[in-house]
Amino acid sequence: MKIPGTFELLSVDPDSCARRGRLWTIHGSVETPVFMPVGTKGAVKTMSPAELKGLGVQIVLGNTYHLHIRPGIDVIEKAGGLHRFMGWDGPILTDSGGYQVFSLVNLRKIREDGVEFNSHVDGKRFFLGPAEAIDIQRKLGSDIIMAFDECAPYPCDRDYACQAVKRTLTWAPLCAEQARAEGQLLFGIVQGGEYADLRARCARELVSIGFDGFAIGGVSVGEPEQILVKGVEDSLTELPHEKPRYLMGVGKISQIIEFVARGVDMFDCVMPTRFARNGTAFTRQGRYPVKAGEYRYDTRPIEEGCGCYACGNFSRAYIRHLLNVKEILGVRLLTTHNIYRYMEFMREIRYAVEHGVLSELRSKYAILGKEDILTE
RNA sequence: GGCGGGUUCGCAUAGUGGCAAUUGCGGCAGACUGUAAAUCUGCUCCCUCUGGGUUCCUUGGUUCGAGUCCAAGACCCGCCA
Repeated sequence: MKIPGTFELLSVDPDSCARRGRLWTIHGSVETPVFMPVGTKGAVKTMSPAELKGLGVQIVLGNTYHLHIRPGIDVIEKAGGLHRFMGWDGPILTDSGGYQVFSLVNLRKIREDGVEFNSHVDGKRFFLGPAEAIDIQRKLGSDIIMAFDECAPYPCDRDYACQAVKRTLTWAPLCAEQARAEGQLLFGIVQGGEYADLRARCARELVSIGFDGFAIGGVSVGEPEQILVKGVEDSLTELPHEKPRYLMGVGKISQIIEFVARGVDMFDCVMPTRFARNGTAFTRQGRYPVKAGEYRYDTRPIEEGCGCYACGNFSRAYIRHLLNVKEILGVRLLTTHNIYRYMEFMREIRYAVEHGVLSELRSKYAILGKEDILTE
């Protein structure tokens, strides 16, 4: 067991900026590059912690905004923290609520010192600023705490992006000053929209403040993929090699491998879980809607050759049926498969980086912009 | 045999004489990127589809105009014999 915050760089890919690493937290280490399934309200939807472990999940996300609204931090605190509350003993990363500044546009009002929200549940007004966001995450007992940032929308003019960066940078040191529990890591978040100099300036200032890791935020908010890539690249340039880099909210498998090659260590995204609930399966051959009529009589598994529980025991026809009649098992099985697919993919990536063969793996996957199709 | 009720685009339904015609389900397609999402959007009579053609059990009638009114018939469902 190493000191929380320790980031071991185990190996570097010879043909790219990809790194194979290990990040230590209070609840153990995380092998990177890693994909973190999203468990906004204290659960990765439809999955139990035991099932997540079985799928190879190392670390999950929680959300400050959502957990603050329900059940309320006092409940989780009295339950002994988020880990005990949700029965997950592995690392947890919590988002600060900065994404809700973006997603709940008409339910919030940005101030210079933070954001006033109207709860999407009952409209109740409450304030989230750097101090509040960090304090909530401290009480949650999160292993990796995210700084409170302003995730700006796309499109976003330069002037506005500049202000969002300014606020994010005003809040960042306040987040860093706010008390945390022993061993809790704090990550800063780079904003700046599509503007290279803003990205760079934001990253530089965050680095000078000093954080345990650096996240790239404000991407995958509806922008074209080239802009997403450029925003990430412009941010990465300024980030230190010895600290973990976390690309927030990304994404598609084809995107993940490209960003690993550019030096990103951590990812999270709702895609595998949400798409499963909406009836879409991810496979090596690409994604497809299991709900589609053409699978009515298909006795093959979701993905041939897949080692997950769903593929080992059930057919497309059956899972499609479960989805169509809204049997809970349907979305559970598809979620199982999609998370397994992502975990398997990350294992492949880690192996490739470790053995210096990422470029081979990279060429096997579709180039950016394609739909997660493995060409072989 | 008598009395009453009913028959609308796969199913179920709405429908004051101006209607290609309501809604739900089902079906089909699409969207989904730090989760207001097991959600949302679109299509669902036919065609040579910014237009045209045929529709509301059947036949006939009234009317400028009928899914809607009238008559007869068919079938279905009740209740009474």
